[in-house]
Amino acid sequence: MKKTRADALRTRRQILNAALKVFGLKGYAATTLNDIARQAGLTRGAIYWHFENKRKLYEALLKDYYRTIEEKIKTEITSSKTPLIQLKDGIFKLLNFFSDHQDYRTIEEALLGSPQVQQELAGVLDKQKQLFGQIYVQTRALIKAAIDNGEIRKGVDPDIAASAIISYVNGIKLTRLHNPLSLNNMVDQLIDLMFKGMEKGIDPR
Amino acid sequence: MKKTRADALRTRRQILNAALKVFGLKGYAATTLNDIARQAGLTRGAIYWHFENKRKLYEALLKDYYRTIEEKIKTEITSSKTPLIQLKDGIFKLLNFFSDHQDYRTIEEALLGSPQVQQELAGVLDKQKQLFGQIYVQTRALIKAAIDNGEIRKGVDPDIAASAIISYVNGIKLTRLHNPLSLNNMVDQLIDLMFKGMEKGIDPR
DNA sequence: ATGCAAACATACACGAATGTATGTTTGCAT
DNA sequence: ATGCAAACATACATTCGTGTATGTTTGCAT
Repeated sequence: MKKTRADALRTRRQILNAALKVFGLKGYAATTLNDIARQAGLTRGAIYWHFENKRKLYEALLKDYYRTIEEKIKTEITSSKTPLIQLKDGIFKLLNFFSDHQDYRTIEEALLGSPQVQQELAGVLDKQKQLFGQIYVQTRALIKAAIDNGEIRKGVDPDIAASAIISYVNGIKLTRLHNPLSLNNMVDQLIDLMFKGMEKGIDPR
Repeated sequence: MKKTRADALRTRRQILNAALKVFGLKGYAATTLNDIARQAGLTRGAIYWHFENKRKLYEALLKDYYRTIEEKIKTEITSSKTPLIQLKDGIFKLLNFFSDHQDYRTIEEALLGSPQVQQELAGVLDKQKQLFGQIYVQTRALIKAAIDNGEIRKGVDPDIAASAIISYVNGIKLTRLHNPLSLNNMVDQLIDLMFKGMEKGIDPR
């Protein structure tokens, strides 16, 4: 039952996809390697050949996730529009990414949700904090640029605004995790509403 | 080793408190009844006498939580201030409640985080949706009242604003769950920033 | 052709957690 | 006083998941 190298990589993918699906349904702690194996149409033997254990398998999933997200963010940011447009676009792309790729729900839940799970996965925590910090820095930089650019009024504190935006986006993600359809056509209006508190050219009366 | 009725109720409390603490540290799936028993200075026998099993114990915790929150909300809302003040006050009280009562972190995580865990606890899901719906309705009503009152400008859609506020508050909760100290002195400014997008009397320029 | 190792499947050993059965103490009604 | 049941602790059986050891097939280098 030896397969070619390409075949092996394909079954590795199968395992990762199956893990993504099952983790999404039952959560990290509740899913057994047997669940994943059955979902993948394999046995636990295959899993243990490709990964050390359940934790390493999960970490591999996270690695994938981080790479994808980081690429997303970088390509979105390097656009040539104005800072405020860049920021808004980035948020939209990010939010749409999660509604499109339902499979990544699992990971998002794990990252948004319980910090306890990540205690077990301490190794990945650094990477996560690093990514979060990176997002924070980029967001604040864009806000500063937008202030200098005159798109956001001078009185806005970049730190507070960045924290607000990140919390807000995570809150929206969370709402959609619990009820994927709830905010479907609202997202752009939700973002606009938040930015109305910061933008310059708008007279709220 | 029979105790008086009052004593029994006290040990029941001990168990609930211990469960709250341990669930908060390790998460629902990862905590064993032995952990809880040890934390309470008892044995699993005591737990099984007071509760059917782990799930029912957790549900009892949720019941407690819901009662507490519902009371909080009701007493905060029936204040006599203006609608917008009521809304802001309610949000502050809610956010402060969670930073004060660290023990309820667990429950909050379970409710905010992974929907998967609640599949196992299907019975409580209804109660949760009901509570969430209730919060949504009350929020929207207060926004409408604030519009009629002239505190929020006419152009704001109450549905969108309510969704925005709830997502925002949940996002802030989430951020503080992951890093309890991060937004410590910002919260009021965060809320203000959001409301600046809605309020009437403010000239953003 | 053939021998080795990759790529799994199967089998087994072990611990951990659950649920239940049973034992033990003691408050309280009679 | 005494018998019953509340309020637990202790002991045991059973299940379940993990990790590992072993078996099996087969692509590929020689």
